[in-house]
Amino acid sequence: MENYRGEGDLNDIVRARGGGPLSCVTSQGSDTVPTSSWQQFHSDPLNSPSSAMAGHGFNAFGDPFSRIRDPVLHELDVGLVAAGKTYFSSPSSADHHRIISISSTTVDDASNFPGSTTILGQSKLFEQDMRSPCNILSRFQISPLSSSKLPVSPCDLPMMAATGVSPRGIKAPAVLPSDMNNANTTSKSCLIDNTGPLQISSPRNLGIKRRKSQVKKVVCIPAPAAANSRSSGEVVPSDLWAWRKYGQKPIKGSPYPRGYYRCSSSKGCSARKQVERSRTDPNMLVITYTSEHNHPWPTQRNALAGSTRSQPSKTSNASKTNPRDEELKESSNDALSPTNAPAASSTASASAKEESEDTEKQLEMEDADGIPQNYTPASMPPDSQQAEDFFAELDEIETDPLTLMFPQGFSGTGTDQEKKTMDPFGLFDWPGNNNASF
DNA sequence: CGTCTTTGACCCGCGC
DNA sequence: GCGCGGGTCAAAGACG
Repeated sequence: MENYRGEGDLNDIVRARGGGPLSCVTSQGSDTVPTSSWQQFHSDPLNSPSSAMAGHGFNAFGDPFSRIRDPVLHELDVGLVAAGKTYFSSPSSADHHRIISISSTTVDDASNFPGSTTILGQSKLFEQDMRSPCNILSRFQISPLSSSKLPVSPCDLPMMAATGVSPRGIKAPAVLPSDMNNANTTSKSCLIDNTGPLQISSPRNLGIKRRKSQVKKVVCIPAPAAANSRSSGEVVPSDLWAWRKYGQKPIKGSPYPRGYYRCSSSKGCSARKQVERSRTDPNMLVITYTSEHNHPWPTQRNALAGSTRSQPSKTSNASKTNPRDEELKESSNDALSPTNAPAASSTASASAKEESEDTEKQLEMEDADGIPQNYTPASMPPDSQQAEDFFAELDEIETDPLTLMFPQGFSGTGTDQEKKTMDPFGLFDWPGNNNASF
C-alpha cells in the first residue's frame, strides 16, 4: 500500500483536540495544511465512538487510512493532560475549549541546545478545543489521584528541541509556546511543534541528508518511571503500532539515553520514533516520531509475536551493562513499552488501553485536509470480533475512562496481574511502582 | 520459529 | 579535513 500521506510527511502542528486534553501532532511536509484546518475537529473516538465509526471513510485524498490516528498521540493526550492538569481550566466545563498555549515549559538548559532557543510559541497551533465533555483527560484532571501526584514537571523543551529538531538536523525553529522561552516559567504541557521548514526523508533510505531533512513529531508525556528509583530509565509509551527497538544511544548533555524504535507492524514501514527522558524532568518522556506509517494499523498482533513478553529478562539484564542500562531495559519493557501493548490487548483492560491509544493514532493520522481522522472501521482489523471488542471497550472508556484506568485505585499493591488491571493503560506500570505516584 | 532487545561498530552531517 | 555527536545497522542472545 502506498503511503497514506507520503513517507515522512508528518503533520507537525502541535495542537489540542477535542476530548483530548492535549494532543500533539506536528505537521510538516509537502501537504501541510493550514493551521486553521487543524483546529476544526474535536471529535474524539473515546468520546464518541459511534461518530468515530460513522466517520470512517476516505479523506479528500482517498486515503482510507488518513483517518487513522496514532494511538500514541492519544496516550500523549492523557499524559499531557496529566502533566498539565493543574494548568488547565476545567476542561470539562462547557466552555473550556481553546485553551491556548498550553504551556510554558522550562527552558532552563536551553543553552545546551543550539536549536532550542528557536522554539517559539505558536498559540494558534496550541489552541485546543476541549469541548468534549468526557475524556480521559478531564478525568485525570478531576482525579484526586492524578491531580495530586501526576508528574507535573516542566517539560524539557530543550530536550524536545534537541530530539524533535536536532540542531544538526533541522535548523528550523521548533515551535513551542512562546512562554516556553522563559527560563523561569514552569512547564504546563509539553507539546512540541517543530513547524519549521522541515523536509521529509527516510533515514537510510535517502542516505544523504537523512537527518537533515527529517520531519519529526515531538511529544512530551509523563514518564511514570521517573517517579521511582528507576527514574533514569526510559519508558516507552505503548501504542497500537508495534515498535521494535533498534538502537539506543547516550545523548550528550543528557543523563538519559535515547531509544530508537522503528515500526515493526509492517515490514517496510518507515515509521520511527525516539524515546528519551527529559533531562530536566525525568518525569517527562520526550517522544519523537519520524516519518509515518505506510500501512494501516496492524490487522493482527501477529507482527508482535516476539513482543508479548510480559516481563523482560531481568536476569539477562542483570548480566549486562551498567545499572542505567538495566533500568532502561526494564522500563522499556514495561507496560509502557510499545511492544507490550499488543500483548496486553488480549485483556479487556488492555483493550481499553489500545482504544485510547488508537485515538492517538487517529490523531496522528489526521489528514491534511483538516478533517478529523477519527478512528474508523476501515482501519480496524478485519476481525469483526475484535472490532466489536474494540468498540465495546471504547464505550467503556467513554463511560468512565478513569475507572477503567484505575478500577481499583492506586494502591500499587497486588500482583502484577492486578496492577495490570488497575492500570490498563500501562501508564503507571513501571518497576517499583507501588507508590501510585499518579 | 519469529520477533524482540541489546549493544558495539559504522555511517553521516555538521561545526570548527 | 578532522572530530564530534546523532542515527542506524547487524550480530548475538532471549523470549514466547
